[in-house]
Parts: sequence; C-alpha cells; structure tokens
Amino acid sequence: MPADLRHSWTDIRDRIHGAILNGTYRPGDKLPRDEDIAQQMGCARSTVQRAMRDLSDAGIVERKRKGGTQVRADPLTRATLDIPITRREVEQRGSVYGYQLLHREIAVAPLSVGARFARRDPSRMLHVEALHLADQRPYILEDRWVCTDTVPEILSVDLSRQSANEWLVHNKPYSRCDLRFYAIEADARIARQLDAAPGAALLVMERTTWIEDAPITTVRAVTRPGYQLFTRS
Amino acid sequence: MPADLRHSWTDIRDRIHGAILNGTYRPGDKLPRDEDIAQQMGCARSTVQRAMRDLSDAGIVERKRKGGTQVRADPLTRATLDIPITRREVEQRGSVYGYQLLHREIAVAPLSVGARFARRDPSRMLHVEALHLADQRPYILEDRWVCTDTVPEILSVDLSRQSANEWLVHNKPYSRCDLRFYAIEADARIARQLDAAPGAALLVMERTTWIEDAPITTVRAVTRPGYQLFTRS
DNA sequence: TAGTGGTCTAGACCACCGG
DNA sequence: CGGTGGTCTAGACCACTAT
Repeated sequence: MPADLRHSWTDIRDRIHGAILNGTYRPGDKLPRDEDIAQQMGCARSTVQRAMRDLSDAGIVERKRKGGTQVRADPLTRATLDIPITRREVEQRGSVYGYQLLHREIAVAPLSVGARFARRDPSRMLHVEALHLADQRPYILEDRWVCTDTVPEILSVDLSRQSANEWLVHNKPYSRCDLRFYAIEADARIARQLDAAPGAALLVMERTTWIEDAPITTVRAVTRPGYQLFTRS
Repeated sequence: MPADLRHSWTDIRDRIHGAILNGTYRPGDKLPRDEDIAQQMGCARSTVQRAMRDLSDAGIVERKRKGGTQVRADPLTRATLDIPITRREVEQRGSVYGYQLLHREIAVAPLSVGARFARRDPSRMLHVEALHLADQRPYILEDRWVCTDTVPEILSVDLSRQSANEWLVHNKPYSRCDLRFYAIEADARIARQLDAAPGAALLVMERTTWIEDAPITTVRAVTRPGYQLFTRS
C-alpha cells in the first residue's frame, strides 16, 4: 500500500481531479479502470466509484460500461441554480415582502401557453397576474396559467392574500420542471407595473411544471431592472 | 419480506418521492429513519441511503445526522445548466460556427473587473474582445480579461485563429466558477457589433473562473437578440 | 462475448449534533 | 451521551457495450 493513507472518497476524488487539473490527463484521455485506481490508491473499488460519480455528475469525466472513464472531450460549464419562492428570496435579501393580485380570470389559454406544455388543444385555465414587492417596490411581475384539470383546488384559494406561487409549492409538488431565461424590453404596461423605464431591458424567467405528464402551471416572471441571477456557490 | 420486490435504489427513491408527491409527507414533515424504511421496503440500508442522497441532491429533502430526514420546509426549484463552449453550442444548433477577434491588448483591468475576482489591487491583464458567429451572423459578443500571472501561456496563443474560450477550456481547467445572468440594453457599439437594434434587450452571461484561488479569467458574454437559456432536461 | 462500470448487500465504524 | 445519517469495505452479481 502506498504511503499516502488518505482514503476518503473526497480525497480520492480530489486526487483524480488534481491529475486532470495539472494536465496528467487531458480532455479526451482515458483514465485507468476503477479497480486499478483502487489498488493504486489503496482503497476499495466502491470508494473510487463514489469519487468518480461525483466527477461524472460535475460533468468532468464521462463513464461508460466497457468503455471505461475518460476526461470529457468537450469540457462544459455545469452549474446549479437554486430558485426559492419569491417571498423567501425577498426576505433573504433582508427586505420586506409584499404581494398584490392584479388580475384573475378563467380563460382559454393562448396557443403560446399551450405550447409550453407541448399541447395543441387549447383549454380553459386559471389566469393570474400578480406583483411581488420588496420594501414596497415592485420586484417581480408574474403572469401565470394554472391547469384547472390537474389542480381544481386552486379555484377555491383566495389568491388576493396568498400568491399562487406559494400555494402551489406547498400543496402541489411537481415531478418535472422546465426553465428558460431570456431578456425582454419593457412595454408600456410592464414598465408601469414594475416602475421601470419603457424599453428597459428585463430578465425573464419562464417556468413550466408537470406532475407525471399532467400539466400544473406555467409562469412568466418578469424581474425588475437590474435583477441578477446567480449560481449556487 | 413484503410482497413488493422492487429493490433498486431508483425504485426506492421513486416510492419515497411518490409519498411526498401524493401528500403522505408534506413540507417540513419528518420521514422515518433509513433503517426503518429499509426494513419496510425490504432492502439494505445503503440502498435507502443511495435513494435519499438523490432526493437530497435534488433539494427535495434535507438530512441531518441525529436530526433525521425531513421534506424541505421551503421548497425550491433546483435546476442544472450546461453551458458548452460556444463553438459547440452553435454546431449543435446545426449552424456553421465562425469567430472573429475584434480587439487584443495588455491593459490594467478596471476596478469592476477586479471586483469579479474579489481583488482590490488592479493589475495588468490580457484584454480580448471577440465575436462568435452562427451562419455568418453575430451570435455572442465576448469581452474577456485573462490573468497573465496565472496563465502566462495565453500571451503566445494566436487568438485570431482560436478563441480564448476554446484555448482555455482545453488547456486550463478551472476548479471554481461563478456565473451570473442579467439583461442589458444594447448601446450603439454593441448594437452594431451584434447587428441588433440600439436599445434591444440582450441576455448577458458573466463567468469568472479560478484555479485554487488563483484567478484565471472573467468574461462578459452578450448574446444576440432572442437568445434563450434552457435548463438541462 | 468479455470487460467495464453500476448496483446491492451485510456489517462495521465514524461524525455530527440534539436532547 | 445516544441516535442518526455518512462512509468504507469485501464480495457478489448485473447491465451495458466495445470489440
């Protein structure tokens, strides 16, 4: 057994990662099989396996049965985003959270909304517009459609007191979620509601959720000017 | 042993997740200890452990030694972003990739750039501006600063043929990466270079990387109008 | 088909932390 | 201090796939 006696999977991982960082193994290179690494490092194969899974999850190496392990030939940046419910996000900034229901109706969803659910047939849904506030100032403007077939209970919730965001997250967990981000120019209406200059560039988060193939809701959240999205550190 | 004979960790995970989805356990609720779940489901404790780690990584449950496992009281959306190098992103869209070096100089980095590295002392760095093209049309405009103390080799690379993006990713892997996203309005210069309307809303990706506390590079990538960022499905 | 990573087990011990 | 999750091991078997 080598002199180096550190056997924890994080140590193994760091040693392998180190060998990649210092150029011992370069993008596309093949690494030894787990068994050999285990023997060389003096640990069990399952410990190497644990380390390798971490590197694989991080997108640093690629593993294939029979094919072995290789350093990703096309390196990529993989990052994790945590998006809390808006109330909590505001409170964690140290601000006072506020909420305002702007509009509520039952309506036939436009095709653009149906498309987010990958559905062609338009259907009646609950349409809600609401404003989230931080320290009395507009923070996020949300435009939401809720599928009343999947979530009929939403119809009896008083959305003037509690945001649909909050009610759903505590009462209707989802099993799948699509996210997309892009930028828009504030039109006159959005500018007024977000207290922004007309034409201001705003970051938009679009989120659509399902439970087992059944659509739950889709939201377009327009953020206030200057809003930034960070990755989890 | 119970009649249900499915023992794989994904099955165990799905059964636990299912119990959360159907409301058996609600946000904040405590789950049984691993040992009990293992016995109830007829598998080894380490299999439950594997399933729980997955749910924990996904942000669905929280686990603490002695404290046990509970459904996250404040549910959040956790998503993973994969950001490939730009050439590959363009090619995967089925477009032809092009690249153009706009500007290259050695200069003292402005304070705003130093701040991204959490450094107060300004220093001389390599400053590069470049344009990535898809099918001959502007795709991403990048404004990059490379730390020549950490990566002196960059000075001898011909950046008119190969983007710094590409060279770095294949030659200088990083150990830490910060990402942020926001929207800006195109000023006259950006509008011209990206072939966008002045004032157009553009999504910006800012990325800063280190290797073991040593700064490597920081980039501000301004995307063309209409660019969208998706989560990994 | 053979070689590699992936899973599962049973058991031991460790590390953290709530009571 | 005791209870819980986290790790590590050795070994067996499985599943995918390159050759």
